[in-house]
Amino acid sequence: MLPAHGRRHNLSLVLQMLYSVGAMSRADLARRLGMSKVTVSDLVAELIESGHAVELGPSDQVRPGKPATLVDVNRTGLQAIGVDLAAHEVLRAAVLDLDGNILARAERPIGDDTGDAITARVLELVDEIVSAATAPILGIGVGTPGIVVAGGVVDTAPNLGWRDVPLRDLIADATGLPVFVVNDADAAVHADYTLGNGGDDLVLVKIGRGVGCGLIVGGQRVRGAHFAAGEIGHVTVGTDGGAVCRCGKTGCLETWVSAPRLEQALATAGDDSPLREAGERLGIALAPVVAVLDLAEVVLSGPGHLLAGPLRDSVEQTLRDRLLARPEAELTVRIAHDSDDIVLRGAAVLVLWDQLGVV
Amino acid sequence: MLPAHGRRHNLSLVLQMLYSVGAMSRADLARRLGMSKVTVSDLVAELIESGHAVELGPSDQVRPGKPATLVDVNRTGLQAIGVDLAAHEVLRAAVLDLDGNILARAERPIGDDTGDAITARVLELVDEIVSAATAPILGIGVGTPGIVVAGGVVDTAPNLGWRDVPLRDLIADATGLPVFVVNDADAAVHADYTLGNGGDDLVLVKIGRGVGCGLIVGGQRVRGAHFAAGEIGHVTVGTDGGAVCRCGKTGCLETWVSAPRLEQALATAGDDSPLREAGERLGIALAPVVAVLDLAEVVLSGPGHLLAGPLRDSVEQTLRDRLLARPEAELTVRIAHDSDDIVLRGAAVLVLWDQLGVV
DNA sequence: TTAGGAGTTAGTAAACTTTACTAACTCTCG
DNA sequence: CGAGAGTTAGTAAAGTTTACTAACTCCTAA
Repeated sequence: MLPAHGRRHNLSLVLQMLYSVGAMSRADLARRLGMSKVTVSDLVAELIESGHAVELGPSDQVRPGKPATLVDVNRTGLQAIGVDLAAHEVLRAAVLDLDGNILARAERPIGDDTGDAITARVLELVDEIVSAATAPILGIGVGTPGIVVAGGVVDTAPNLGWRDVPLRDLIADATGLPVFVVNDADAAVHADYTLGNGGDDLVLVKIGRGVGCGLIVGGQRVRGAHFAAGEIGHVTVGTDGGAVCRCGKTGCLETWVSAPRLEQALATAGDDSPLREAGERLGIALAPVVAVLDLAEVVLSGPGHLLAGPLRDSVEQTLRDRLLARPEAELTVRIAHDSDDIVLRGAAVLVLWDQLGVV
Repeated sequence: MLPAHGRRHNLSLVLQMLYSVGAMSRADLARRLGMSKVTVSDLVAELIESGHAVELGPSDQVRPGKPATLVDVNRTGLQAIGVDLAAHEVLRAAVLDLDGNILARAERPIGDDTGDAITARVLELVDEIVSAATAPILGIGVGTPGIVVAGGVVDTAPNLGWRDVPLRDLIADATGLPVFVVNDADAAVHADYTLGNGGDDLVLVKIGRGVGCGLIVGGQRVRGAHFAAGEIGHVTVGTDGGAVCRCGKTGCLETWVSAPRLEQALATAGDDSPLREAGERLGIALAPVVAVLDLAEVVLSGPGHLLAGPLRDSVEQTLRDRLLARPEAELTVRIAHDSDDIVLRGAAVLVLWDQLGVV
């Protein structure tokens, strides 16, 4: 690696510190980062020049000596675009600030569209939301259903009728902005990890038309050998059979745990037993994963009325039953915050990570 | 990070390149690493001075220009110690060269020892094997059963009667050498990954008195939130009951898949159905893990007469049955090479990684 | 008025680069 | 067969970049 690589690393350390802790003086930064005041002053100067950081004026803190000048990430002067292609019935996009706050929204109905028609609709949506930005845009993050391989190509997304779509390049060519494309569950887990205070070892299960998950292991997102990490919907659960799945197999997780299937089962059952059974099946499927990875948190994302309550409780109880109890290794099962916008936020977070240097 | 960090990184890049590709000239190193010839020459000089690299004399290659001088990692001039505390009935240690070849061995029987007596026996063993080295020792790697937390402390190892044993410091104090302590399955997966040409996404299941596994995900070893990644033995498998386990639960993986249990079942059954059933149960347990992590390889390590054949075939078939078929995402189920020495080699590999800078 | 902290300037050390050179070889031709 | 041309490896010197320490000015509370 070159000295320039070290420099870039240090620039991103400054941004990470400001992003996570908040505004502080150069001297404070130097102390926290273990660098000299001169070095930090120089790094901050470069970040101010590039527009990634701003001075906020003197500190309110009263103590001896020259008043400190606070600097921060340019929270309001930079924006990111998040795009969610996995929502129910619509394509969604938003302008977000660096804190993940949504400043503007745009939508396009999916209707009966598929394939190229969807692609055209996505580009219209992106054009509209880019126009709505009120500050320089760092980049565009996209959360899509299906499998995304290297180079931002959507390998397969059956729900959108996509095969081998070079989505990153299509959007980058149309906008001239940096573009990052990931699976929607991966976007969601990034949002939880960064904005939802998730720990370094967590799995987020996202329940929509199907069921998928995003994984953070040792503070890193898991991509998988074929970019297909998180594809849990078609794993056979348990050893006592189950319904026939649309994929042709029997007893897939998705036959218990997906939004359409749960709504239908609830309507038919008249009580909440489908939720408890779904939670049990999800717990059975997740137990080896939690054990092998030694995860600390299981996060559920999706319609709150389905996930909160009996389903969540059942996941927790089933994991407790099927794993060896270790008091010092407490496992948390919780509902994600703000599931409706979690993919938008997560897509935007990926932009921040890449453009501000948290990669 | 400081310029010195970059320097250290570059020194380890040179060693990694030599280690993986083999001897080459400074000019060749410069081309492959994208550095200037002057920089590489300087880095190599430092490595030669420290004894980590050696010049091998002129290249045999005939072509115009000044003859190249080949340099390589000091493969025969440096050694590492590997220690295996997870073998059946014995504590084992070896001197290995940088290629993982075993040059000398030592053993101590466990007998009825437990707790502090075992600790004393380990220190005797280490003393003996250190004396057997014929070149400077880079360090000592130890693969132990149980859970190893930060700082090389064995948190729990019931089979050895250990609780909260500061094994790394005990051995380091006794020898004055750098010491690295990991779980035996983690050591095994490192050996497979580095010496066994394993890919970046693999799980190694190690079957001995119990059953545990080591994981490489995205080229990185998985440690877990509580340093307990890989503890798969006490996960409940399936939904149709099973034997009562020594932990008190029912249907734990270990009740099907452990060496003692398999030997006993084979003696009773008179045919190989216990192997096939064990393989099926292991496949059931691993299916969600393989799917969620998108693994490319499942490696089985342990007694060959148990693992090769019906058990392996059953693991493969069960995974095929319970996962969605994706032709482009071929999963390999294979038997590890040299299971008897895999922990010794893996422990030594950790030394190489840490001391020669592959961390 | 003093002490101590924030921030800046000047100069230096380390780690890289580029430029230019020498050393050592192969190939070609008279 | 020997001299000269051409090529590559490796090194010396000079330059650049990125960090540091030393020394200073500025500022304010006590």
